[in-house]
Amino acid sequence: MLNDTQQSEGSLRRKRSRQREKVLDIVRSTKSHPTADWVFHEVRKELPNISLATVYRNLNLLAESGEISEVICDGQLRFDANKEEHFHFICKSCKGIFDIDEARVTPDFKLPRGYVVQDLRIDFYGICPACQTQRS
Amino acid sequence: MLNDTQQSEGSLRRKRSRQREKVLDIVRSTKSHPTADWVFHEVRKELPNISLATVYRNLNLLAESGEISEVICDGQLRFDANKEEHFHFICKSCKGIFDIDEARVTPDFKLPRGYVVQDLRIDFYGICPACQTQRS
DNA sequence: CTATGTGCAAAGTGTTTGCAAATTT
DNA sequence: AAATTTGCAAACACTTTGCACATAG
Repeated sequence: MLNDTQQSEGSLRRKRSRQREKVLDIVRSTKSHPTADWVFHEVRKELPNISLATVYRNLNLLAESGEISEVICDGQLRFDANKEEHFHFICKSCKGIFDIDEARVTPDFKLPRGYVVQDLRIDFYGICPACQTQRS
Repeated sequence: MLNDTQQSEGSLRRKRSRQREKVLDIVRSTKSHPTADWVFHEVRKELPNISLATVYRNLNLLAESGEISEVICDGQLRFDANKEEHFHFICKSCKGIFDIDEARVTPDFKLPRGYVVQDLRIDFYGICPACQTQRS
């Protein structure tokens, strides 16, 4: 997987690139939870030669480093640069994704008027007991 | 999309099929949140001629009718026949999906020992105000 | 008998990868 | 100079579709 000239401990030192910075700018510029393809087209307006592969690579790098996060909606991978802890309301009709501030999620939590909730999904991400044991 | 001989109001009357019943059995037989491909291989043990396309078609039909639900993990579509309201713990290391009973999610909620939570995602699914208005 | 379901193979979608050239440090 | 990043095209994994035949009601 890694060849001899690369550092074996997984952390390549990142170099900056115009492309990656632009990708981040674009994701930050919107609250629309864009797809990779949308980002590609937007970035292309300013960097006409950028390729879709580069956009994917950079979205993945940015997600890995925590600068943006991935959101799955309707089987589609989307990206989100909102660093505040927040939750999502996903409309089954228009497939829109709307942000819900964490601040509103309290014991007397109510969604804004007009949002009709049909399903709730709560996913915890972390390390399970078995993997925890293997690591220590 | 629909031709003249079909009912226009979208609700074809379903016929039962051995294949669909087996697919449902298999999904119900496990708590492992299987992928379509895993289901395919399991069903194949009993119906050696079933095709992957049929498995996909039936998983979609079953999800549509609410008999199973779809879970996305790490960009992979998975299926779940657990009809109890419940949440998921997704291990970032082994990618395992573990069920968390809703009953445990109370004001003094704690995850079982050993689960280390790094991220929390809460997604509400439903109809947004704009779509609500269009419908009424 | 008629509509729905199936198997197969082909097409589609979204994403990743190998490589030589370009860029960053 | 050395290592990372890019653009391109090809590969990939997963899912859907078109069609002729089979099956359920």
